[in-house]
Amino acid sequence: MIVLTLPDGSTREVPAGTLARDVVGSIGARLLQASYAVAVNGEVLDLMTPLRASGAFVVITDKDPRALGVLRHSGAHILATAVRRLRPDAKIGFGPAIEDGFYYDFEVEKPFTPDDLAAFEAEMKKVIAEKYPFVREEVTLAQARERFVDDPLKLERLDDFEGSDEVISTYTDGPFIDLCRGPHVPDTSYLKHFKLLSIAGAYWRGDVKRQMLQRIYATAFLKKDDLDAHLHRIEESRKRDHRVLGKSLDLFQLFPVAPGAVFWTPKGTTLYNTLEAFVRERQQDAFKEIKTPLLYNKALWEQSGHWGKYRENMFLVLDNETGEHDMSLKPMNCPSHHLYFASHKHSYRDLPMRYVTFDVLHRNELSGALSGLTRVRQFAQDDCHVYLREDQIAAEVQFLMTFILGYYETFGLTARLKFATRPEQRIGSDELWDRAEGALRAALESTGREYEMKEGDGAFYGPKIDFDVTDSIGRAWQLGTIQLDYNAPERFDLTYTGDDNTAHRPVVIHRAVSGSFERFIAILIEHFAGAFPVWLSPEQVRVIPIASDYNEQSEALVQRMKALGIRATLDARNETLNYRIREGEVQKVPYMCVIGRREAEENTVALRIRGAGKKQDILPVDDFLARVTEEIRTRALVPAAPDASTPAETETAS
RNA sequence: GCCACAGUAGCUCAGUGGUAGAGCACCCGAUUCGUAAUCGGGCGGUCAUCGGUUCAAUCCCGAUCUGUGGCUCCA
Repeated sequence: MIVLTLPDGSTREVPAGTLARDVVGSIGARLLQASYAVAVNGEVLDLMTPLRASGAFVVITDKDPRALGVLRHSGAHILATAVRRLRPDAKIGFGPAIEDGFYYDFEVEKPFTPDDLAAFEAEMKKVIAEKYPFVREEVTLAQARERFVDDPLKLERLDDFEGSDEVISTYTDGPFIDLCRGPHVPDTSYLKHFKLLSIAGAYWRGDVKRQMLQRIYATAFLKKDDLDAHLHRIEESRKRDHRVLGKSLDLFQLFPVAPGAVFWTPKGTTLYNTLEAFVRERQQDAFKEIKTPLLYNKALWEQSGHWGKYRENMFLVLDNETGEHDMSLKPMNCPSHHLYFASHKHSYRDLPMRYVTFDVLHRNELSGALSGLTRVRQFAQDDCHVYLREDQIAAEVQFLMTFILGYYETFGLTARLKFATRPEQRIGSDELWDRAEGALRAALESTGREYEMKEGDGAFYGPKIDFDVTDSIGRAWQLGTIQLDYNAPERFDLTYTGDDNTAHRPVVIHRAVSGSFERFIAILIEHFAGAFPVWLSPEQVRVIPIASDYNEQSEALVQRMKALGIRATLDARNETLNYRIREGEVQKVPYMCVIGRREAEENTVALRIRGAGKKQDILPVDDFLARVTEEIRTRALVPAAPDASTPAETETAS
């Protein structure tokens, strides 16, 4: 007999070998209907599993977040079942549940087409209707090899089990059998709300040197509403895609003759400069900005270690005199800063020394990796290197973290911290890494903030703290970073003079806040759906005279705003008021001032706030100017981004 | 770089083996308007580039470039 303890503390005593579903059924028939799996001592098991151990027993219903993972994994098998029926030649790879759904990888002679996708989805519905049970079997390695004799990818996977005592299990649903650890839902009919999303290429086992498989992405949910909401979310993020908004709001362009390099329009340049000015303002006291060369001899990269580890990502430049590609555009600012620090003597009293640089960087990214503003070949960072004594690390990390988090807060972005440790590809001794990781971790702990671990994800020269920022629709982006570096000081022979009048080795911290301006702007565009707070808006106020009689007053108002530093424009075109209002809304101008007879006579403005519709405030010009000036000065998050359901969002921007 | 898909006017897109069309934008004219598209007229394209098949190619085929979804990588 075994004893199962339910969440309410009650216990059930059943013979060993009783099926999980019978235990669930004995608790309640309705409960059995609503259950997807069970968990015994935290391990998720099929309902068909014979129970052999006593312990905590939890029924996994749709209230349990683990139910969705089980369902999606079963969905992957159902997908493979359908694909195998229509394309018997397809060899199966892996098919896991992922964050938003599931995928399955296939090796096929002829790649799948979008038409295939529709056919597979239809076939899946048949498999679901047939209500095949998922049957688990435990087999020996030899038996498994027998069963998957026609599936080379599975055979390769089975090789990993050689000499291991791990249990090998297979799952069968109707005609399809897969090598799988499980667990699964009881039968195929459990999958009700799903959608196949896309076809993509994926290397077998993620290895560039291996063959390309065809991956089918799909999503599935327990409830129809959840699926609909998810599909709606996909649609929403498509609408706020920075590449789409960048075009309709006229912020930037990309030309085929300059792949991966951004052409900023006047409005985009204003946005960019406003951001940069903000960073400069925040850094004016404790940091020293320097401008440094873009092109360097390879000697610098040999010293920094980039020539060996990073050269394939660098744009090499031909030196006509030597006939060699022994010059390179800089892919990062670090060596420039080290060069400068090393060029003169420093006292321990002057540390920490913080250099910042906004120079243009070039990285030769794979052509297929380029995407809008988020992945480019030419970009700029708000890059900072801090040179400090080892005893200053904790205080400096706290200082930088406060700086970075305060910056994000201005935009209404929240950040999660990740601590990343030594990667496989690295320079420096293990002793040095032990010291660096220990010091950075201690500094991080001293802030009292929560953080996650990212083992093996550090920079090749040191461990780091990454700042993952969550935007307004819940997507995470890695932006800022604090990286501790004991290697560069050695390589560049950096020193400072201590109070004992001898040379000491400083430590270097690499810090970026925005990541890159390009990518940060992409995130801001999507975060605000193009409706920037007034301080960031390229155009802050648009003045619209109702008729040409009021052009003069309107022009005077614009001039007055410009004198106050407000980015104001006049729209006195010979178009209807409705037309011009609509255009201002589509362009997401935060404030529109309508000037007619009443306003001209009373020296007021009829203020239309972006996204607020017909509702308008009539207020004295002076009050309006004071309000806008104050909002800009405080970088207030106003006016709020309009709800995505406003007409401006559903109509095509002109 | 690899796999798949795409490229038609400034933008969004339709279309055909017999050298192209809409809406918006832009220009001109009328209209002087009270909060999301006034009306009329006009301008505008080597159908991404190069090559092939064909009597004939924007359309079929191939290569190249660029973009998109992924893989890999990463700010």
